[in-house]
Amino acid sequence: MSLRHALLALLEAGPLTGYELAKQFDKSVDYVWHAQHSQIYTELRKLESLHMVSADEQPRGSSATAVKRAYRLAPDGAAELARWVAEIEPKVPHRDPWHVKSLYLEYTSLDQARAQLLAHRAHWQQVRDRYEAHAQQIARRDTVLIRRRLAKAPEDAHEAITAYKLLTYRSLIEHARVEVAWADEGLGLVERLRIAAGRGDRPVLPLSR
Amino acid sequence: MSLRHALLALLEAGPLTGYELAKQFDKSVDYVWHAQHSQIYTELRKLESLHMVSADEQPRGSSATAVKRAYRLAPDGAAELARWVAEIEPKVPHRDPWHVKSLYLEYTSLDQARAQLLAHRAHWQQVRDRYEAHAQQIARRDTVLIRRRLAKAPEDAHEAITAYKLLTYRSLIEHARVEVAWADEGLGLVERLRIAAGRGDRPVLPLSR
DNA sequence: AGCTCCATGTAAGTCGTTACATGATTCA
DNA sequence: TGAATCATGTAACGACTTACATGGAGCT
Repeated sequence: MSLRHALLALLEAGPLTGYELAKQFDKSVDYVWHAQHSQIYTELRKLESLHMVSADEQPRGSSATAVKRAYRLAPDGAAELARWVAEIEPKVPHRDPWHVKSLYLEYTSLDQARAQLLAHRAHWQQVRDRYEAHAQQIARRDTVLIRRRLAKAPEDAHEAITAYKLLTYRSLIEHARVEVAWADEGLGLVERLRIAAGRGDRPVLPLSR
Repeated sequence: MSLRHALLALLEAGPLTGYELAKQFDKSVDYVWHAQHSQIYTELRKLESLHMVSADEQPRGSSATAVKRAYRLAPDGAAELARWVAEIEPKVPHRDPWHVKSLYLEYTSLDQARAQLLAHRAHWQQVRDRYEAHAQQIARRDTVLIRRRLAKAPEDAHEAITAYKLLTYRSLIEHARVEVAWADEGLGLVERLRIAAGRGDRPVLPLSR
């Protein structure tokens, strides 16, 4: 249900068409909850049928056939958003394909394990940069969404609105930092194993027998 | 496909019945990839139909009706396992319901935000303890699975087998540690906001208007 | 004339969840 | 006799993915 509540939260900042919403989504929530545009459109229709958002069909261009739909948060949606933020949800079980693989790297060669760790490191380095750039945008209050939120919120809420977002991104940045440091630790391990083994081109524990 | 490969990796340590496998799963892989027993049984049947595992039906107890099925890794499964460990998979997009909520804590009261963070802290503290206990078991080479693996593996692979698992658990432990520290940071933020606001029982940014 | 962006979806399929269903064995 | 554990599933549903489909608008 995270997608649902993310959409409600985005619309709380003001009405948006499906497409605009999807684009704002990609530049904000997508960092913590990825979704395809096709899924966003589907969920918006569902939210509409539940009366949590209302849609306003608008003509698009000059032709009479093409339309776009502007969505706005409905009272039921606002109530659901408030309920959800207050609710303490059970934590979702950990589930990470990489961690299951790193558990069993002995089934491949040290060379390949090293390649895995280098890819891991590069990925998180990149992710960290993106998080950091976005966090700075928020700190500068320099995104469309943040500006809209602050414009319609009372002055005394501005600090909390940005602080919670920055807090969240600090968590993500820290997580990315830890992944990079951990990859380095893993690379160190592989090098030690390589010295002990003398070579690194064969599976440490061969599977075909 | 992580469940699939985790099951193959478990069976590589030796044959197991579905039930035994599910129990070993809960005590090992489940830390990084949760699955229900019902799903494990289903996946084992699928793996059998793909010839990646073979099943040996055994009578159970004295009656003729009750049976259990012992699974073992088949050559196709071993090949698939080797292929998967070497493969560098695209990283899955980040997706965490808590992070989407922490982005929008302004829609609830400071009291409730504090309760959320306390629950978060308690959860990760507990998770960290479990990870640490398990990591120590592995370091002592004191689990059924590790003993089986080491027993059938050549001596020169023992170090890598345990080291990769410990490396993985260090990542998990570090992650849990970071979550706890971050919750404390969040609690500090909430206290500062409370001092500024004077009270904490009302939504910082009310949604009903 | 063709490319990029705007704009909205459908369809099929996979993975996972939740709840249910059934029956045997072991031990207090 | 009843509880815990052993043992194996099915059914319905929900969330998400991948691929496909369609067409307008604006610019070069």
